[in-house]
Amino acid sequence: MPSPLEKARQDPNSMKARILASARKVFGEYGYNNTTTRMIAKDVGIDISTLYYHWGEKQDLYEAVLEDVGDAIQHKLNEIERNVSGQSLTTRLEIALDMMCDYLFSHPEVPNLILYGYFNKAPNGVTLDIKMTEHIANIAVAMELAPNKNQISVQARARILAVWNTVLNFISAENFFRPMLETDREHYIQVVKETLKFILVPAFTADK
Amino acid sequence: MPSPLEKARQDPNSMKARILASARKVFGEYGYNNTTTRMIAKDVGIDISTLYYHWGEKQDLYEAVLEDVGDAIQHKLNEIERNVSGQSLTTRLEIALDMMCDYLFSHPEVPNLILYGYFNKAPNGVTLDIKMTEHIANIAVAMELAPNKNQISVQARARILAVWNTVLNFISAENFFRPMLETDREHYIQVVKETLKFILVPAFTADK
DNA sequence: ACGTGTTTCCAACACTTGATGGAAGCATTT
DNA sequence: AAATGCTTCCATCAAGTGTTGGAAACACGT
Repeated sequence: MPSPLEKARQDPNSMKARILASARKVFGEYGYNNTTTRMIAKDVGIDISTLYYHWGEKQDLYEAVLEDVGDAIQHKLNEIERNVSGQSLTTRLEIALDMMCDYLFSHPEVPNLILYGYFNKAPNGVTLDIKMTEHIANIAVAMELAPNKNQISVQARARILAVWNTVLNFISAENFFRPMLETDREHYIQVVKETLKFILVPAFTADK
Repeated sequence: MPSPLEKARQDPNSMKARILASARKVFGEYGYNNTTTRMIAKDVGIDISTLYYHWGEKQDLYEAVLEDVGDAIQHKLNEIERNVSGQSLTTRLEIALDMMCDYLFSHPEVPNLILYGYFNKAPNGVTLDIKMTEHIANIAVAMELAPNKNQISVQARARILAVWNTVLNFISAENFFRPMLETDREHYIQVVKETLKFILVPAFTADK
C-alpha cells in the first residue's frame, strides 16, 4: 500500500503532486504558520476544497512536504557520497561543500523548511527530528569522520551540526546577509563557499 | 521628548515596562506571527485593551522589543570590549565567546528574536537590519580584526557572520540539537563553547 | 443514453485574531 | 464633594483562518 507521498511521486502531473509541489514552495517561503491553505490552493490554481480532498488536514500536507524534503536531502547526500569516494579527506570535504551549496542555493525552500523546523513551535517536528539525526550520521560516515553510524563522538556531531547550520543560514538568510556584505548574488555564493571551506577544513582535519 | 521605550525603562514597575518585558518573553518564545496580543496581555495579567492603550499596534510593540534587544546586545558587546582590551587576539576571542555564550544561554529570547528577524517574512526588519550591520562592525573592531568600522573586508564580515550565527543557532535550537548530542544542559553548553572556540580561533587568527 | 464513481467547486460554519468604543474605576486637585 | 484626567476593563467588530457538506462537472464502462 503506497503512502500518499509515494502516490504523488508516481505521476508528477497528478493533482496530488502539483499540490505537493506548490505546498513545498509556499511553506518554504512563508513557514507553516504564515502559510494559509488558500495560498497554496491559489498557487496551484485550484479551489481550496480540492486541496483538502487530496491531502486532508494542513498538518498532514506539511508533514508530507517535510518528508519529501528529507528524502531529497538524503538523495543528494548519496549522490555526493558517490562523487567523493576515493578522494582525500580535504578534497572530499571541498567537493561535498560545493555540491551541497549549489543544490541548496538553487532550492532555497529546502534550507528554509529545515530551519523553520528548528525554531517554530509549530506542529510536532518529530519527522524532521529523526531525519536530521540520520543525516548527520550519514555525513559523518560519508566523510569518514567515524567508522560507522553508531560511533560518532559528541564533538564530531557538534562540528557537523555547526557547519551544516552555517550552510543553511547563509542560504536562508541571503536576503538579510547580502546587503550587509554589499555583494551581488554570484559573488555572495562565492564568498559563502570560501567562508565555509575556511571553517570546514580545519574543523574536520585537525584532530584526525 | 523621551521615546516610549525610554519611558518604559525609567520605571521597571510601570505598566509600560511590564508589558514590554512580557512581550519580549512571549515574542521571543513564539515569534511574531505565532504570538497573539492576548497571549502577552495574559502573561502580564491584564486586559488586552490595556495593552493597546499603552503600546498601540502589535507591530509597534514588536519593534520596541527589537530595539530593546538590540540595545541589550550592544551593551553586552561594550562590556566584553572592556574586558578583553589589552589581551592577545586568541585570549580576546576566547573571553568574548565565553561571555557572550553565558549571556545568551541565560537570555534565550535574545537569539530567538534575532533569528526570527532573519527568517520570518514578518513586518519589516529594518530596525534589526541596521543594528546587525552595526554589531558586526563593532565585533570586528573590538576584536581588532579591522582598523576601523569602515574598513572591514567582505571576508572578515562573512566570517564574523558565520560564527555569530553559529552561536545563535546552537542556543536557539538547543531543544532540537541537545537530543541529537545526547547530553544534559550543562554538558551541552560546554560542547557548544568548545566547538565554537575550535571554529573561531582559526577563522580569525589564520591570515592576520 | 445511462448509471457510477471520482474529481472539482461554491458556500458556509465555527473560531481566532488585531483592533476599538465606551463605560467604570481610580487618583488628584480644587 | 465635585470635577478632571488618567487607567483599566467589558463587549464587540471586521477580517481571515481551517475545515466541511453538498451540489455540479467529469470520465467511462455498459
